[in-house]
Amino acid sequence: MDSTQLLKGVLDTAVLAVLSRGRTYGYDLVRQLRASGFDEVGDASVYGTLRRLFGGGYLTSEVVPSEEGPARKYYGLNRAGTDLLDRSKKTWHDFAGVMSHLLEGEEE
Amino acid sequence: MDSTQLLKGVLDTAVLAVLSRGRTYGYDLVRQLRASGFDEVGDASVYGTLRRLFGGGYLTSEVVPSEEGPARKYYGLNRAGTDLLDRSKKTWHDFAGVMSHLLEGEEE
DNA sequence: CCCACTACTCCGCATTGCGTGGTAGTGTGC
DNA sequence: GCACACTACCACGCAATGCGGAGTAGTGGG
Repeated sequence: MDSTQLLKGVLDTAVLAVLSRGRTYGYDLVRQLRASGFDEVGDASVYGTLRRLFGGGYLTSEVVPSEEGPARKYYGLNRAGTDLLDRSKKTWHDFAGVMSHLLEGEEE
Repeated sequence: MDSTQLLKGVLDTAVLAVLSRGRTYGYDLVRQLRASGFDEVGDASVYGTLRRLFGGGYLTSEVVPSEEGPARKYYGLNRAGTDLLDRSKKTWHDFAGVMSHLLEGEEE
């Protein structure tokens, strides 16, 4: 099954949600997302999303050298990011409500 | 709020769901979708989706002349369409589950 | 005759996730 | 010391798909 298109517009929200649990860097974020059920997210998609969100002013960013590999770019939510997450949650909720109503409304 | 991207990959399912309530034509489908909560679906998107689904062999199609305007192209689900709807429902359900878990999991 | 409403179609654009491949840094095994 | 693996990030081009705008028709009203 191809849930690729479902991710569109939702990956942002998912990334924000993971970041609301605490700052992390891209590579780890990918792992967390995959562990959460988004089994097949491409890493490039996540990095792209992070760059877009950061560019939009929703994230803080800090490069931290690591002793077990290349430097990590830690991202965190700022006020705008938290607000965006709240709004996205609401949008998602409404949208999901419409969908489930449509999908199950005619069967009971 | 821009739920445009959320629609991606879901409009197919929504169209199939509406069609499972009975055959209709594009123009009416747009009205039903808008009434269901997809307030701002573009008509071109719906027509495009119908063409894609029909091209994929999921729909039946029949042109019926109308006395109050141009001819209507009625679409209905065939076996493949019903199957696709079932699968799409499942995919959506799983996906929605992952999302709600992610969005609300850290708060309780 | 112009306009409004119904009904469908085509074209080009924007967004965004993905695949591929590339650059680095560290550590392991031979 | 070289190949390889793992971590970590990025760039490029592609594909899917929703949208806006414009176009074609048919019917009927002022």
